[in-house]
Amino acid sequence: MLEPRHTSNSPSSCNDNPCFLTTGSQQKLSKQSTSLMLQQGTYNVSQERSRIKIESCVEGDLNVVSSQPDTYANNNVAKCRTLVAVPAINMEALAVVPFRRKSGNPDFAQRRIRRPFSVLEVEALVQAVEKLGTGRWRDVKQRAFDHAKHRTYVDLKDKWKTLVHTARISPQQRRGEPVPQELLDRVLAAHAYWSQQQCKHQLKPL
DNA sequence: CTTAGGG
DNA sequence: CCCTAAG
Repeated sequence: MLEPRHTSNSPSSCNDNPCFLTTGSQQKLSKQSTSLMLQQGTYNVSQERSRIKIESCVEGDLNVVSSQPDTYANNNVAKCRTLVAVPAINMEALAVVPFRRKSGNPDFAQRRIRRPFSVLEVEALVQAVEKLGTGRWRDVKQRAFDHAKHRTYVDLKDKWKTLVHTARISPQQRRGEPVPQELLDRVLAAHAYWSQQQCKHQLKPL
């Protein structure tokens, strides 16, 4: 009877939510709100982190409170105080764990939104790798993605990995915007080349 | 901080 | 994308 809002495909299309642009003081809150929007609209719940994110957002923004009569609550609590298995944990072990998220942010690091590489980006990546090789992603980033704030050199390294894989599987198994076969060929070529030259002359000719 | 790989 | 041992 009821038809979901989403037409069909292309679940993600809200990279930057203009609805949540804050004055500039609470970026964190803004980002979390955006994340919540994405989750609600996309239902991209596949990783356990997604759930954690939602809970966090709900607690922080929506402030969901269960309005229960005091009488009932108290009564239940009083009656249900049976036996509770208390796990004997070592406080020492827990205290030693550093667990520092990102740059000194004790907050829950939210997973970055998906940014499928465009063909143009792939082109830039391939060209950079052809020149610099596969062992200097920091330089690759600076040369081809210096302005892309979201593409880290680790992202580029990962993308190259998937590109090599994509180039090897059959075109039917590939997903997303079809990458020109010409580029995939260059990927395999560069990969083969830099694989054997791996430990040789890694000095950039630029 | 950057590499390099598994998750 | 994330996480992180190594360098």
